[in-house]
Amino acid sequence: MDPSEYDLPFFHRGGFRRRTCVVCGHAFWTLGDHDRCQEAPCQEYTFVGRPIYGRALDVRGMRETFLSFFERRGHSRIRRYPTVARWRNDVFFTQASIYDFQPWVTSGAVPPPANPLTISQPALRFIDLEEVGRSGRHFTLFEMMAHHAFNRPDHEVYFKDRCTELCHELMVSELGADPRGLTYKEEVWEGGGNLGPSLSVSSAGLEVATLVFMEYTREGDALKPMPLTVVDTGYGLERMVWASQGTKSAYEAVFAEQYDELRRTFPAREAAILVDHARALNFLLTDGVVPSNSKEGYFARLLLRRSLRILSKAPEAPSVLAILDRAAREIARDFPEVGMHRDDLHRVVEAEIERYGEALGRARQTIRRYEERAHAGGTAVTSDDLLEWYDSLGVPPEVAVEELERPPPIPDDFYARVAARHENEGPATDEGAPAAGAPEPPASLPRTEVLYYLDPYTVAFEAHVAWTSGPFVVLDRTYFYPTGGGQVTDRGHLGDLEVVEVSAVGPHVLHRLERDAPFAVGDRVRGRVDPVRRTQLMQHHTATHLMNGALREVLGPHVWQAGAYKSPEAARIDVTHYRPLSREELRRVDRRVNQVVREDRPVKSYFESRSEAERRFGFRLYQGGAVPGRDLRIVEVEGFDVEACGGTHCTHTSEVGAIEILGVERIQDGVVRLTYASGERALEIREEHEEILREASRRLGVPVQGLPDGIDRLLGEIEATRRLARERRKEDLTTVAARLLEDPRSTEKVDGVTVIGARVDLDRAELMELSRLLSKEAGRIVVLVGEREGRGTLFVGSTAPGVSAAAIVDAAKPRFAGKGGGSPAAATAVGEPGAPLVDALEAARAAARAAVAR
RNA sequence: GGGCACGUAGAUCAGCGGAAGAUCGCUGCUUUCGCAAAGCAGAGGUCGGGGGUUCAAAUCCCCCCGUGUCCA
Repeated sequence: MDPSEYDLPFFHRGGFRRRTCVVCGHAFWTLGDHDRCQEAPCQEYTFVGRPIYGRALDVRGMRETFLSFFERRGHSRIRRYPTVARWRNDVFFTQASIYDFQPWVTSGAVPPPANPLTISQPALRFIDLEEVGRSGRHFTLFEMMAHHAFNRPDHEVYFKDRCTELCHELMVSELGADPRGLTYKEEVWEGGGNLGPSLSVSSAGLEVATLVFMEYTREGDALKPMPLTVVDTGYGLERMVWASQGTKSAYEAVFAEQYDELRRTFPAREAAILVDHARALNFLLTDGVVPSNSKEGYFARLLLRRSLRILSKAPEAPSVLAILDRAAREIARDFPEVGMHRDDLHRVVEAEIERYGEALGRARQTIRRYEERAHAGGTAVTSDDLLEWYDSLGVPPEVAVEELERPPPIPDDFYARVAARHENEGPATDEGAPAAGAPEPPASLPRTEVLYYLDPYTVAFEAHVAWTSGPFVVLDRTYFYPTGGGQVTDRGHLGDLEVVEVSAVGPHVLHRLERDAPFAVGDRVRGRVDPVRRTQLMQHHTATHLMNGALREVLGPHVWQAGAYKSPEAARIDVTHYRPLSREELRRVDRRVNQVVREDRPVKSYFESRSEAERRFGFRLYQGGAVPGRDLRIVEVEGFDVEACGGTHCTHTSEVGAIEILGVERIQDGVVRLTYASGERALEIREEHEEILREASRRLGVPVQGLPDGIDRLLGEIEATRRLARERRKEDLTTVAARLLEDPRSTEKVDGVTVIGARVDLDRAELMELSRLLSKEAGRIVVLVGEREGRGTLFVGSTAPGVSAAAIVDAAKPRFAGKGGGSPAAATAVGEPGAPLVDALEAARAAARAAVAR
């Protein structure tokens, strides 16, 4: 990055000097006379016992100081976004404040909620998990305080110079830091194809903030200026609190009494992990993460199980629920949504505790058995076994060792070796890239005016062509709803041509026609949306909100939408829940949802300012993930469900007609999917089901009401018939066996051994059964041949001591080009088609006689 | 989303190329006033589903489905 990027007028005005760190070689700006950049590891912490700031602040105090400082300087305060980044498919969690505005705001597709704005955003970084409690400054969840500005060519808010000035003013004037102690180190930030200069702000060895200026797009080696530049700052709330108090580690300063209490029972590291995890879990669970074995849920499980493991070491320690409660009370002072559903959260956690107990119980048993077998086999349990058990059974090595009589040592690098096992795995794919093939209209093109929000029932309209490319058309205004929010595309006609797909590309609505568009820019065209399809989509979308509301009522507030899909044929919703739905729960959901349909409640769709909507409805709004923008589109089913949603909806619940639940499945640990249909489709499906029942009843010859009993009777009959056939066959075979034993041509005695040989044309399984009947007693050799479908089978069974059936088969099989083998007790061979079966029989009998005689 | 493990009798599991097993539970009988217990006898299996290899597959290979677990 060019040094001039960092050469800010503010630095010159303030008398800063540019220096080079003697340790890391980075350039930095300072008023002091350091030769080091003041960042670890170049500089050790010097603030412990000697706070950086003029006054000691706790978390609340520091947050409020920061936010109100920026409010006084023209920034709007924005409430936090959820910690689960449902609106993105490249990450699970909100890892920084700027995540709230990616990709829509940062790309310019949607205006920011306010500009400039300030926020304190809880952020999760699982990459730091191992550092928690060790480094003294890492947290799984921390609050990133920020001031952001989004600059458009026509509207410049502020950029590098003002940003740095504000930061310095905050540190020095507001917080009372020694201006000579601060350094601004030059760095380069890069991410998501964008990059720009950044300054990391440090004091006394601690990096407290980073100021990032997103300015360029990388195209190969060339840098292209972005149309929208972004001020992306990040101030570590916990670090600043720590620096203001100068305590030994950040945990004392941040977690205060709860940390001190746990310190009475646990070593520093474990106490820190417990409080850290409790805070992170409270946010995660509040935001709708249910512990599970994959995706977001796994991280909640990881935190919970780690906590449980630590707690299990100290019987006198409080329960994990008590620790979570304690942390929730603290958090709720500033984030009231946390702790609002205590009982439900307890149920979720208890379900996970129970599952962990079951998993460990099963695993313990497996381990014990494994050790027994190993000892019986003269081997011992190895350290690799411990690794294997952790990986596939989830048994922590300490637990495994407890369980073993002769435990192997736990390798020092245990978890590194676990990581090594996962090294050569396939790449973690992140699909969901924008639809290929669709061209991008020029950015200069005015935003498409969307009319479907004005009136979702209007389907015919006129508009002007704004842009075309092949089969793609952008109009100045449209009633066509593009694929989005899980609602599939509208279809219909533009002029005489069919519209096959509609998609939103940035601020434009792109219509794809069945073939190349015969329109010129400026042409007036008539549009007509397929009304049947649209109606069905609206019904399914509204039905989905009703399902969401009913599921939350019936199952509890931990239910969050984890995905949804609405097509004309059916709709489905995935929700977070920790166990399969019972039939009773399902019945209650069905009844409730249809009750709300019948109640004919108004469904109001309107735009409202974000802050007002959040104040009135809270966080529940973001069922489909965070929605960017200053104003939110609210879809409110009166008194039942409110969501921020961009879809097209009915205006009264009765328009949904009826909701027919088609299926429930567990699509993933912790996520349940319900499929249903509404409106006309519900009726169609109901008719189909009735027809199936009528047809089944006709074929079975019983009335519909009698179907279950009829099927039971039928199954009973099948069972009885099967048993009868089995018995009959056994009887037949017993008769055959008796006849063979009496027949001197087939049965002979040789040295006290009975040798039975015969040709009976049965298949292999039957030959085996017959042989078994003939050789119930010891001292018998049975040689049977049979032919089925042209191929001969030889079966030999032996209960004569020292006589191997396999050897007899081996001796006889060349006689009929047979292939086969077996055990000393039983052996078989199958010959070539047409091979002399009787020769094989005689050869086998001869071999049997010879074997006895020997 | 990926790695690994697992899916066999009602339950818990063994068997890992040659004639489907153990323990508990269940049924009946013996014993007992009755129960528990013990002894004897018995019922109970499409070896998760579908393909393939083989003379032969619960067993080996492939693909699904389900469960658990670890990792992102």
